[in-house]
Amino acid sequence: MQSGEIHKYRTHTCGELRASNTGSVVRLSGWLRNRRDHGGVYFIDLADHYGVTQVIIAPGTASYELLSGLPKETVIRVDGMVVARDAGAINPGMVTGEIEVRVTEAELLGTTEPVPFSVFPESQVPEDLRLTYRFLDLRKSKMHANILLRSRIIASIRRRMVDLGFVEYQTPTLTASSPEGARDFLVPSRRHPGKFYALPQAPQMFKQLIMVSGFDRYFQIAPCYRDEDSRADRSPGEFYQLDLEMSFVTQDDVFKAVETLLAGLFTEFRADRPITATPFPRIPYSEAMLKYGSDKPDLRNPLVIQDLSEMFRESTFRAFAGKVVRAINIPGGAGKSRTFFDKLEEQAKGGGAAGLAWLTVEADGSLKGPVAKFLTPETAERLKSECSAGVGDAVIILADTEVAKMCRILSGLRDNLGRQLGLIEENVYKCCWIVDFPMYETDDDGKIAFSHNPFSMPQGGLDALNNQDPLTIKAFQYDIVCNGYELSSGAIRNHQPEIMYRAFEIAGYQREEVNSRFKALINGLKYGAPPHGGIAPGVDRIVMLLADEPNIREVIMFPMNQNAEDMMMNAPNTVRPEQLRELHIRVVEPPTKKPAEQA
RNA sequence: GGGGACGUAGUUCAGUUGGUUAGAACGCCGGCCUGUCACGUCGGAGGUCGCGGGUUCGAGCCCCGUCGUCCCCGCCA
Repeated sequence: MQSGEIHKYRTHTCGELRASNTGSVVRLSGWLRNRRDHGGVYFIDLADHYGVTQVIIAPGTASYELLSGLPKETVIRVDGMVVARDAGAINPGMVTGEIEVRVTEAELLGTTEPVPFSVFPESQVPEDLRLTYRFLDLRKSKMHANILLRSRIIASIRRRMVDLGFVEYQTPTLTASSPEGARDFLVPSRRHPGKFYALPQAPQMFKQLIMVSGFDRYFQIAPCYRDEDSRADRSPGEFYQLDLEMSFVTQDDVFKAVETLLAGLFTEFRADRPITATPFPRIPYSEAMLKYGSDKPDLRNPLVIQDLSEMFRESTFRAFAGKVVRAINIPGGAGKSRTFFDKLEEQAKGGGAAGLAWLTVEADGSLKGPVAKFLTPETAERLKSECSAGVGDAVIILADTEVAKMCRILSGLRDNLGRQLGLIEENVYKCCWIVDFPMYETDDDGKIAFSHNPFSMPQGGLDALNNQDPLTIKAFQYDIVCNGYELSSGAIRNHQPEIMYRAFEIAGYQREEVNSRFKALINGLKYGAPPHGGIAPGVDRIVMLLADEPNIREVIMFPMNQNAEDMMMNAPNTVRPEQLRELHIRVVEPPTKKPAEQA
């Protein structure tokens, strides 16, 4: 504000005035969030980014004439004097509740049409409407708080990373497509007909080359673009990772840095919620799949899966014999109704199971249930002991030949049971590392493919690649999981060209193809690459966990919907024919589907 | 690509066994009201029951199709 002259819009914000300001003449601007007209006295809740202040207007004045007819969410400016409220009129629920501003003059700054949904009071609104009018949705206090929390978290991450000795570097967002991974978003080149840039799925090769360049301890809040379908915890199109990479490190060094960061960050923002003490438990991938059926187990859920394949190997019970047999003990499950188990079976069948067996442990220790008669007394005893099932418990059992499918079903049952029975520990962050991921898996055609990042160092190095069954080779590849969310994925990288060529050869890439597709990285490795490794925690998911939101769109300002459309901006959209011509692009409509509606 | 849930006023919802003119609250418009803060109060406007077809004397309700949103599987090195 210039000396002696009042600012055009405001002397204070709407969250600022206190009893100590009583007597001051002030100017406020903001949104008419709510109003209460008592005829003889007219109140407005004036709101801005900082808070809400009650202003009071006397009838019969020019200000009343102007303000009384305005709809909610109109933008106005008011001048007036700060007055202390009478004791009985103080609102302890508002930080500005001890005062109000008695309006002497008012100005209309921005008109509004009737809002398509209520900004205040905040009510439930269909999400497509919220996304179309996101600028209104973001005015609501919960969304406003989430976005501010996000900002503070990111600021804290940067501060903490710098304190840990990391340096922030930027990398390009127009780069080259590379095989492996998700589908790319492509950007056509005007100057190179038929050629395309790709938006980076992650700055993977760049960050490795930053290490090769002799920098160390890189980090970046990096935008990542992947053309994959959305989930509640996965925003379609783009998201942000805290991308980091370190030179001359072992897996343990990376773990230590990330544990320090996350434990500090979570404690800073959720002091009310204990987080797993560091070092976080390390669970081998194979153990996670066995015990939880998932590589992102929610450790707040105490239920575990038990493998019973061995005890049924020679069984005369044909449904189990020779198959992979796995079970979950449900404490107190014997008291559950037939319907309860039928619903579990329905869920299992929905996932592709042939059926679901269940047994209850009766008061005399005997087993009861549809398959009980097929079990010998010895088997029954062994089953109870292996599942730690006691009197009053129930055991559900699945048998199948496809282990992967079975894990998925059991994981779903475990999640569902945990929720349904209220077993999930609340108000706590349970973190763990999943380690020793397999280097390879078989793809749909039965071919050997990378199961994770192709740039990971195989455990055992070249020797393992040359002499081991590829499917048994583990990688220095790790995930960090919190409350069932995969927070990040990382690896110690393969920094030796010969091991890299061999690793790709096993996945079906010849040397020439590696040279052309991964030219920059393989070249870099040939000129003195340091051993290095890193990880990339998902920023959106971290915010989601700290904000306690079940949906990632609640912590993103302008998210796309499930069909990867921005309903506010109307993206994607058609472009002018001359733009296409310039880019040497011709659109070929899919044969069956009708062209998308023009907006 | 597949499975599920939902779709009634601007918004949130109700709507009986298929039966006359589809209701309520909030919002909007117009009154009244000097202490509210989710103000109260009186009145008013506002509906192609997502869309299309079918069954029926009669459909918001039943059947088929379709569209949209969300959740899940596939996908996500």
